[in-house]
Amino acid sequence: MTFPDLFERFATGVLPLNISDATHLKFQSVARYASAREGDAPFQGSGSDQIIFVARGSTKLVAQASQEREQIVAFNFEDDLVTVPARAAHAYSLIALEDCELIYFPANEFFQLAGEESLLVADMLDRALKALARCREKTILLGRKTAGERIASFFLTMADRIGTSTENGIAMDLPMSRRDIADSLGLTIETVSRQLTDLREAKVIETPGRSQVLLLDMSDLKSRAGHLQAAA
Amino acid sequence: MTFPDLFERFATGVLPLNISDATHLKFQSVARYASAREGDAPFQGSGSDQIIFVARGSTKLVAQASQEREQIVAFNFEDDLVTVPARAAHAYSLIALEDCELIYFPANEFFQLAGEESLLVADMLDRALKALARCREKTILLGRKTAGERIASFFLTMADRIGTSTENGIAMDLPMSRRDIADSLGLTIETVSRQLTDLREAKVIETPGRSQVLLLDMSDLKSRAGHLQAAA
DNA sequence: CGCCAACATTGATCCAAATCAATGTGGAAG
DNA sequence: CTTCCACATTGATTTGGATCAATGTTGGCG
Repeated sequence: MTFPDLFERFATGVLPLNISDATHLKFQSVARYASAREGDAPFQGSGSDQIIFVARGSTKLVAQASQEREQIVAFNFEDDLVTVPARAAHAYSLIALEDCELIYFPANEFFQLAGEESLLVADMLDRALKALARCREKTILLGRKTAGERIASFFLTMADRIGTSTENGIAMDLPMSRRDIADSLGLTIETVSRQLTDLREAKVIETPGRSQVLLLDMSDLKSRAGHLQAAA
Repeated sequence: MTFPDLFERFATGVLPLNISDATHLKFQSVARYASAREGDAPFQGSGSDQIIFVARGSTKLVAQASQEREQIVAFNFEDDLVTVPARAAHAYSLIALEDCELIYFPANEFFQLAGEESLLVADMLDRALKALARCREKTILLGRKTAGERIASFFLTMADRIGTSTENGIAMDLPMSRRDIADSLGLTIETVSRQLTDLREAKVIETPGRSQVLLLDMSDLKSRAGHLQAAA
C-alpha cells in the first residue's frame, strides 16, 4: 500500500468523522510511515513517547525486565493504536510479529493536534481506558493465576480478537510463537507446550499446524480460565 | 469535613481552573459522597462503572481472582481519581485502607459532563495514560521479577508516592498490611515477611513500627529492584 | 523431493516461593 | 501498666513451574 492509502486507513480508523479538512491535512503532514519485517523493532523507546497506528500486520509491545528476561505487555493487531513509552523504569520496544506497515507520530505532536478536536481526545480517552482495563486483567492473570488458567485466558482473549467462527469451533492463526506466548503470560516455552498438550489430550483444542489453533470446547475453556464475575 | 469542603477538594484537584460556574455547579449536583471506615468496601463493581475521587484517606482496588485468591490492582492515595469497573472478566471492589472520604460519580454521567470541557477530558486522558504506564510496570513486575525485586520495587514506588525525606533516609507510614503488600505483588505474607527480614539484615531498611519503614540505602534498593532503562 | 534449522514437544531434575505449622510481638483497649 | 489478639515473623516441608537435556516436527528452500 502507498502512504496515502495507509494514512487513509489511519484517518478512518482514528480521526472523528466530522473532522475539518485543515486538521486532517495537519495530521497528514505530521504523520510518518514505517514498514517492518517480521522480527524488526522499528520503535525502541528512545527520545520521546511515540503513538503508533498498526495499519497492516501485528506487533508486540515488549519490556526488558533484564538482559535475559522479557515481558510482553501487549499484542497489537490491525487498526490498534499503541503508545510506546520512551522513559520509564524499564525499556520498551515495539516488535513486528509479521510484516507490518505503521503510521506514527511523536506523542507530543499528536496530542497538540488532537487537543483541537475534542471528539478525538474523547476517543483517545476511551482507548486508553480500554487499554487500562486489559492491562488490569493481565495483572490479575500474572499475579494470581496458574499456568493452566493463564493459557485458557490467553485463548479466550485471542478468540475474541482474531478468532473466526467455524462449524467445528473457533479457529485462529496465531501470529506469535510459543516464546511470545510464554513471554506474554509470564511462563516458559516448555510450560506453554505442556499446557497445550494437556488441552489437546482433553479434546479442548486442536493444533492443525504450528500456528493454527481450533478451540473445540469454549465452555470448558472458560471454566479453565477461572474467571469470577461479580454476582448479578 | 463537610460535603462542600470535600467537593471543593475535588474541584481544585480535578476540574480545570477556567471551568464555567455553570459546569462547576452541574458537577456539584451530580457528585455523591461516601465515607468509609477502614476495611469497608463502599464500591463493589455492580451496576455501572464508577469514578471515585479520594478526598481523604487511602484505598486499594482489589480484583477477585477466585474465592481464595485476590489481586490488588492499585493503591490509591489522597487526590487520586480511580475507575472501578462494573463488568469485566473479574469482579473489582474498592476497599478503604484507612478511614476515607470519597466523592464519586457514575462514569457515564461524569463523562457526559466532562465532554463539554475539553481541558478536563485532556486531563482525564493524561491520568488514564499515567495509570496505564503504572499498570504496565506492574505487569513486568508480576510477570518477570523475583520476590526480592518485587519488594524493592514496591518500596521505591511507595517512597515516590508517600515517602518523606529525613536525615536518616526516606520515611514512610504504610497504610497497608503485609497481606495487602503480598496481594499487590503476587506473593504470600510469609514471603513478604522473609524479604523484609533480608532487607533489615542487609541494613537497607529499618522497620521501627509495624507500619513505619525507613529506607536507609536508596541506591542499594534501586539495584535490588533490577530496573533496566533504555540506553541513552 | 529431501535437507536442515528453527521451533516445538517431552522427560528428568531442581529450586523459589507456596503451604503448613508454630512462635513472637506491637499497640489498642481496659 | 498489663492483657490480649490480630498481625508478623520464623522454621519445616511441599510443589508448580523453571531449568537442563534430549528428541521430535514443520515448513522454507535449494
